[in-house]
Formats: sequence, structure tokens, C-alpha cells
Amino acid sequence: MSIEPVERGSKVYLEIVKQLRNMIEQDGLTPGDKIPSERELCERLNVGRSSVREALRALELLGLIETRRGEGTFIRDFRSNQLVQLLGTFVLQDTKAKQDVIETKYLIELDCLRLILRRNNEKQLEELKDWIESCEFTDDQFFIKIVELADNHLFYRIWSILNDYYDALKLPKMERKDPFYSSIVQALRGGNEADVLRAYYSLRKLSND
Amino acid sequence: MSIEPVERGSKVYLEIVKQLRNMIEQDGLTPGDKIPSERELCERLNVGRSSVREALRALELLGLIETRRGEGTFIRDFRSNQLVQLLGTFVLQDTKAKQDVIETKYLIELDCLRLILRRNNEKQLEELKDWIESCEFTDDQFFIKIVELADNHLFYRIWSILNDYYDALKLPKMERKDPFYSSIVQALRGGNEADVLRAYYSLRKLSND
DNA sequence: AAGTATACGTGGTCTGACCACTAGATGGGG
DNA sequence: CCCCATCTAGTGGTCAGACCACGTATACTT
Repeated sequence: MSIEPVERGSKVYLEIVKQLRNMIEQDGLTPGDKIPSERELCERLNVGRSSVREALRALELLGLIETRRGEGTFIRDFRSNQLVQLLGTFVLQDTKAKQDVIETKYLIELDCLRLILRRNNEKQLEELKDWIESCEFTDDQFFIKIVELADNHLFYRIWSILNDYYDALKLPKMERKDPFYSSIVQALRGGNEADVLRAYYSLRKLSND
Repeated sequence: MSIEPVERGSKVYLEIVKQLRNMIEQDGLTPGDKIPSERELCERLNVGRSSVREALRALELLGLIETRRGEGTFIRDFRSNQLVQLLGTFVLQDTKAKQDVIETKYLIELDCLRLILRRNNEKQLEELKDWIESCEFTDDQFFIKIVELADNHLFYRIWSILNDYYDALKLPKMERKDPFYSSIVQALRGGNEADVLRAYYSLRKLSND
């Protein structure tokens, strides 16, 4: 369990990050669970406490763990935004990067719509229709439903991250425009890809190309 | 310049992250530039070196800075940040769903093809045509070119990760089938999306649906 | 039994020490 | 004069120990 003494070039704190990942995986730890204390990690891994802390602080900044003074360190729900606001202030001034975020988010939303078409689950679409007719909802909430319906966990993860970025960019948020969402859902139920795309483009105010 | 002694609840290392951000902004530092040494930061900010290091290590893990032993700490090109990579390794650990990996990889490849169509850069497509006619190449190599041409850095990162996972899944690798690649490129040059999709589906042996 | 006081474990921070490495200054030999 | 080996100062990398602040569980008092 101890960290190899042979860490040529590699840094101890990175080794610790790895070990933590393994530890989480092996013990099947999930958000909310407690991980060993800093001092215990020192002993188990045969490293200094400062190195352990460097690893933990880095993971904390990433939003992957959460520390509570006097209590301990806990695994956090990944989808929290911590890193996002940070990157927002730090990184994403780059216009090209901004553009990439927007572009990627939209394209993945389109992919999810296509996936839903492919899955062709009428019952779920029916429920979606009932939902949009009965509730108030934001653009985010609508597309969360969409991405969930697409039933691809990777897309769900990626989209969540992109959406957080998007928020961090402080771009003008879509205001709710029910008819567009309705027409998307209707097109989905119709099963015609071209209609779905057209409805989506209208919502996003993009040219259909 | 010193850190407020009133950091109720706030953690010193987070304060330092903030200060670094300001410092970078004010001094107009750009990728490649050197930031003050750890010991100098201690003095300027009136904090312990360990706290400074916690901040720097966190930023390093985020890929925002780069440290070289014996030289110093430098600002890094954000665009190549390993954030997605990192989240990937943490997030994907439980999501080995083969199907998702394959599906996502293919859909992103399709998105990239669409992006290329949209960019409509004839010269680059010309070069691509020359390349496939003059070289031996693998499926990976071909799509690396494609993803690069799509000119969306996020997609590039995501695709790279997915490709790694794809490899890890030990799925049967595509053997090289020149005519398929040729027809994709030709369709791209023709500018007709339907043709491109058809060519891609043929390569991947998917139903056109 | 309830409330309070104490002890313990935890993260948070600082200090000082040492190592490994790099680059620039130094100095000697050609 | 130049070139190369050497030394030195500065840098990041790591560790150990000390304290503090905070939360909790325990034991004690009432």
C-alpha cells in the first residue's frame, strides 16, 4: 500500500492522487463517504503530511472532495460546480475556448436528440410531453431531461460539465420559450430527424445551414 | 498585498489562488511566463510556504501552471489543460459501459465531420485528400486528422480520451479500408451532409437509419 | 436524566530543515 | 582569447514537528 520509493520524476502528491482514486474504487466509496484522515494516509502511504495535503487540496479545488474542519474529508458529488467557477475566472477568457464550449454543448444536445430518436421510446416521450405542459422549467432543466432520456452516461457527464462551463461564461441565459420546447418534443414524437433538428435550431436561433 | 488576516472560514490556500489570479491579470502574464518563486510568494503574501504550495499544486493539477524543479513555476497554455482528462479518469471509473464509449466516440466523430462541413475549408480538405492518397495510416490516425480539422479543442480532448478507453476495451480495431476513408473525404469535399453520413456509416458498418 | 466540561481526533497553518535539480557565475587550462 | 569543468545560489520537492481552531464523543457533575 505504501508509495513506491521509486518515483522517478513523478511527484509524491500525484502518486497520492492515484492511490486515492484506487482506494475510492476498491472500497466502493460514493459521494458523502468519509475517506481516511490526513494523518492516517501519511502512515498508510509512508509520506509526509504536507504531501498528502497537497493532493487533497488539489482534489478539493477540483470539487472532487470536501473537507470539514474537525470532522474529516469526504467524497463529493462530482457534478458540483467548484472547478467551474474557478476555470471561469481563470481560463476561459480565451474567445476560442468560449466558442468551443458553446459549440460543443449544442452539438452534444443535438446528439442526444438523435439518440432519443434512435431509442424511440414512446412512453418516455409521452411523459416528457406531459411534463413540459404541466411545469415551469428552465432551459437547463429541459435539456437535463433530454440528456437523461438519451440514456448515455458519458454524454450526461460531459454535458453537465459543459453546462457548468457555460454558466461560468456568464453568457446570456436562454429565457424560457415554451413553444420551442413543445415543438422539439413534438418532432421527437414524430420521429423525423429533420424536424427535430429544425426545431432545435429555431430554439437556439441558429441557421439551419 | 498581504493576505487579510480575517479569513474567517476561508482557507489560506484559496486566498492565494485568488491573489495569483489577480497577479497574473495585473501583470499581464501569459503562457510561458514565470511567476514568483514559492519563497517570494510566502513573503509577499505573509503566509507559510506550505500554504503557497497547496495553492500551486492545486493549480498544477488543473493544468493551469507548470513547475520545473530548479527553475521555477510557469504559466501554462490553458487550451491544453488536462481538466477533462482528469475528470475523465475520475468520472469514468464506474462507467465502463462499453456501449456508451463506442456510441459516444462515433457520435463525436460524426459531429466533427459536420463541423468540417460547416467550416468548409477547401484547402485543408485538399491536403487531407493528398495525405490519404500518399500515406499508410490507421483508423486512429485518420480520425485524429478529422478531429483536428474540426478545430474544436474540447472535442479533441474528449475524443482522445474516448479513443484511449476504446483501446482499453480491447475492441476489435478497424482494419484499414482505404475506399471508405476516400469516400468520406470525397463526400466532405462535395459538401453534402447526407453523403458524409452515409460514407461514415458504411465505414463503421452501421445502419443508416 | 439532563446539562456541562473535558479530552480526543480532525483539518489548518507555520516553521525549519534537508534533498535534487538547474542555470549562471567563476575560474583554470587550452 | 575562448572553452570547458567546477562551484554556487536559487528553485521546487519532501519531511517532521509544532501549534491552533473546530467538532464530537465521552465522562463528570448536578
